[in-house]
Amino acid sequence: MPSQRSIGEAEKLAEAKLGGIALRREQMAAVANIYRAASAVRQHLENSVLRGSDLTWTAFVVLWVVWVWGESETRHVAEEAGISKGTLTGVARTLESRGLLRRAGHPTDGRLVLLALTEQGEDFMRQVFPAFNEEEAFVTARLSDVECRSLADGLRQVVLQVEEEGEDRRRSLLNGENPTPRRSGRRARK
Amino acid sequence: MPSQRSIGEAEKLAEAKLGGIALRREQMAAVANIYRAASAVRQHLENSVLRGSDLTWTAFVVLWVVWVWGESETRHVAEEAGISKGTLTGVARTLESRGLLRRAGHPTDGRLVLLALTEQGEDFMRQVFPAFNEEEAFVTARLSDVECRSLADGLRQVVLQVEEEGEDRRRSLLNGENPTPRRSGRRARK
DNA sequence: CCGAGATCGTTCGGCATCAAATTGTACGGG
DNA sequence: CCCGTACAATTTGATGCCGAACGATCTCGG
Repeated sequence: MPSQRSIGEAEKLAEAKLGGIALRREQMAAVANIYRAASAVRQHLENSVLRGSDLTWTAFVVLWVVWVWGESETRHVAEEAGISKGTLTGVARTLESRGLLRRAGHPTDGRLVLLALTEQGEDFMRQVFPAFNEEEAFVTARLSDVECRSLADGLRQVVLQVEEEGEDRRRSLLNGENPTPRRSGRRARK
Repeated sequence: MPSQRSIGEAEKLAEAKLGGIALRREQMAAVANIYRAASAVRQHLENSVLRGSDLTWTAFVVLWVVWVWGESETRHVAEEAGISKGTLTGVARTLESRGLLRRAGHPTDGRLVLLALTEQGEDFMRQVFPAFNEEEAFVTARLSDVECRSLADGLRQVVLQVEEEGEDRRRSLLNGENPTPRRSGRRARK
């Protein structure tokens, strides 16, 4: 499916829709392609290396984080994996039920929970990670090492921008008004 | 949170974990950052421009696709939005319930369903899209126009690689064996 | 000690998500 | 016409996903 043509056309159509109002084309194309690429990569990996063990991308990332960082507190894992702590609770439960992850209370601080791989989890990662990395190489096969590095650099700038200035930006956009609560999400009990 | 340091450190830790086994560093960093950037951008947009109208990223993308392409068949919308048609059914239902989207049967082919914006949906997009584009510019603010373009080009290569060669690749990875069915998903009735 | 705040992980509600199964429609050949 | 095949969208089941509410625990000042 020639999605690239689509993006180009869609841009023009959008510009027409807006009747000549200024449009940040490059920025729009960059964002659109970031998301498109992320979906494509995730889908490819879930349907290749991860399929056999029936793990989702997120579950694998969590496993990966705990693997490389060693036993860690959940909030650090969530932060590093890029998911909310609420989500991590569920993912960790799934992983625990498959015998790959172990959870333990912190020895001195009763609020904390520590996550670590089980022996089976370690074996799993030793076996699967090389295959995963192989597919990372596959999806980027059209780029040279230098191009990969430059791509990563560009993306890092985006991540940094949002991480360092996103919160201020969002505050100033609302200016003053308190943020609308989400339609979904837990309600007060009373 | 200095996530960049994390990525760099994690790479080294992973290499140590694998005991000197060849690791495609650049490729790994590129993929990791694609996903990280995509999450950051999505999160920022959902919590800024989309928050007021309580729309998810996906819902907005669907709206956007229908807006720029005009009344369209669902499978094209799903393809363009990068979601499965099953997901689209649900998202379209949500959007319909908010009065932004309208669904209609195809005049001559009874299998098809056409999606179009309602008048309210048109108004919404005219009003919200400029703000959305403004935030796309915000998240990419650390990149010049040229860098944005080059970033988009690199990402396009990734998308193309997966779209054009992903299926073959996945087939050859399984070589012969039929793909493990997902744990989730519908079961045969009998 | 003790109570106010801060901080943790978990629970909860409402959507999103995928792939396979299913239902409904179209269309060509016999 | 009828049947089989092809293709559309929807349903289904299990999980992911977020953010707000929650209950448990820590910390520090008095």
